[in-house]
Amino acid sequence: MSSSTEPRRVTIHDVARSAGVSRQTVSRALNDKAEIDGSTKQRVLDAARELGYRPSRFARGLVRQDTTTIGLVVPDLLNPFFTEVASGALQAARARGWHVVVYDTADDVEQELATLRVIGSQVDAVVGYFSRSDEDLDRLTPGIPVVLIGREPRTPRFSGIGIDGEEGVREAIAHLVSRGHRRIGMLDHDRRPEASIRQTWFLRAAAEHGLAVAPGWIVRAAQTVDGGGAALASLLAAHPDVTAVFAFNDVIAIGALREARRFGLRVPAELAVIGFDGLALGTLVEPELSSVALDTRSLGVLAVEEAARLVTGAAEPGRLVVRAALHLRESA
Amino acid sequence: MSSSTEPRRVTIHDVARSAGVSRQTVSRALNDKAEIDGSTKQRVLDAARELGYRPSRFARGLVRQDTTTIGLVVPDLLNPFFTEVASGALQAARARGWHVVVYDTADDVEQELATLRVIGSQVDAVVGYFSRSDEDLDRLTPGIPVVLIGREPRTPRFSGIGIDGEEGVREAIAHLVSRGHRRIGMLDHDRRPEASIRQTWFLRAAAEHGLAVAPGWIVRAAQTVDGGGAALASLLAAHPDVTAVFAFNDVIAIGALREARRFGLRVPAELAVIGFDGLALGTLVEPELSSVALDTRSLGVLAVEEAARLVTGAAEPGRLVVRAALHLRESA
DNA sequence: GGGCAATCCGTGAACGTTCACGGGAGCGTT
DNA sequence: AACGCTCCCGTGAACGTTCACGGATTGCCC
Repeated sequence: MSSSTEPRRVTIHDVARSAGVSRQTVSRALNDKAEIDGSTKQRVLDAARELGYRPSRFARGLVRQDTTTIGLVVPDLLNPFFTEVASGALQAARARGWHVVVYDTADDVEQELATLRVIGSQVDAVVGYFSRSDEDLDRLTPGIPVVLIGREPRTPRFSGIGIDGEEGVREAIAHLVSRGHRRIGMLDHDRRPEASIRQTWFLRAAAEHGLAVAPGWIVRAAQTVDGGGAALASLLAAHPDVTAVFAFNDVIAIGALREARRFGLRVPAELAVIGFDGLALGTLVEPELSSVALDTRSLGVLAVEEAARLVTGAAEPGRLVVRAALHLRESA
Repeated sequence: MSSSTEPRRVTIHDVARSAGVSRQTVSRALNDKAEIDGSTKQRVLDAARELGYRPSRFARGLVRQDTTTIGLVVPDLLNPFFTEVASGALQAARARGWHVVVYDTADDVEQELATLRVIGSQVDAVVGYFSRSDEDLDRLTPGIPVVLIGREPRTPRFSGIGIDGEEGVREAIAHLVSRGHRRIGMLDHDRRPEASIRQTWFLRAAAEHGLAVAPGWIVRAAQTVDGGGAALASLLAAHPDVTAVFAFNDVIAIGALREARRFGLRVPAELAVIGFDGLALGTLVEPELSSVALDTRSLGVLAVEEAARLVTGAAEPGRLVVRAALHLRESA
């Protein structure tokens, strides 16, 4: 009676012994290679199945270095924006035969840290959204290509896929002004202490039209539908004379839409709403959401392609940009 | 001048030589282990950074067999249902320290096939949605644990996370009947030739109330918002006297909602709509969607936990069930 | 029957890392 | 002075697979 120790993995050697052949022959049978007789091949296959043999992806990967895997880090997969980006990334990866490991950090700094710690030894490149500083990122991902999405990398160490929405925001404000709006508020995000670049664009566009934007007209919102609703509520409570709002993104804007409805405000008649991102979700709500839209999926596609460029070492860390443009629907 | 051949990977040996120590010392420095002097550690770390050294995950994985990775296969990540399932799966995997590589097969048989072909040599277990028969699956995933979500495995070879919505559908029909509806249609899916189990539940519940369901009242819909809209349109065109519809899922139901609005039908006054799944998305539309709801995220969680059971070899292939119950909102 | 392909199969080495073990240097104690 | 302990560090082996090469067998032709 053998000691009941750890059940030791069944290896290619076991299969070889069981089938009465050598390792190499087993390898040939399993990988559909030539130089093997049909009957022995079948015998090997049977033996493998019999023993429940599964090749070790590590040993295989060690000797033939073909499979590449990238890590995709998102703060919240339930947020449809990140879903669309992820979808694009998956598509681009599939086109290259790459594998994508997805990490949802649940918008939590600790989990992001834990992910970064472990990701370095698991993937060939990292793509996604991070809240930590470039310095921290550099320290946590030693030597690994990193592509930041939607954020300006300040270090040449990283690549980035940028979003140029300045012109789109300008269009949005111009449209609101043309409809007679003079008091336009904004629902910015509340992730980081400083104002978003989109707020800068907003203020700049407003200034171009000679619009004053009172500080109280800009409120912070959590990046959820509920967060957007709450933000609009607090904005309207303090400044009921605001007639239009521009939101940091569509999720927040949709929350505002819902809150306006509960408030009894008619959109766009009594309150105009414009979002950012151009999510597919925006066409499902009532009224359909106007938005400074960008091709979210291509954001993911470009990120993966940039990662490919870095992994093959072909090019300098680059920087690509996705442009956003106003898509007018019903909400403004 | 050296020949410009393949730039050969920089290995732990190179770092060792460069720092004037042995492999083992390098390993100690990189993995924060004891038995190493502070100054040499720093010297090694510097050398590693200097050379751009990155440890091979394959070599590392080969010797210490700790990291486990599972594959998650979904037909369409943009479909919010699968997003919610994926989110749950990611959360459960994180809790175990597992990695999840996600494959979006784009609802395409060929891509699903390609995925299955390659997935076997990449992961320790597979979880998700598949359209192929159990026999095909068995052949394509030799020896690997597989957990089917939302589908009955017919073979003990697989585990499955099932959905029990019979009681929930019964509640839904009972509610519609109590509101006076007698002509209730259904928008089923069109993925597979045979009728869905949800349709069976629907017909059974209708029969219990003595309701006749004309064959023409059941139409197939693609699993998209547009598909749901188109299906409702064709249903109403042929049978304008239908006063309520039950949809295979929320995505289809939301399409129906939008189509009804475009049709000028008031919901629920002139047409009642009930979906299935209970997606968060249902609370964003107007009117909010009533649905036979289930905990979609726990669907993913349970699938991963079941996979864990199989990987550790602790238990028989099991079968867990998630119950669905009617969540009444505004659309019915 | 010798030569020569063609076909099939096995043996060492390599991939890059960690584990188990052993050993030397330095310092204090008896 | 011998011993023992602590602190560092290095050497062989192992993980499980594929690659490059060489060898054995068979069949065919002249």
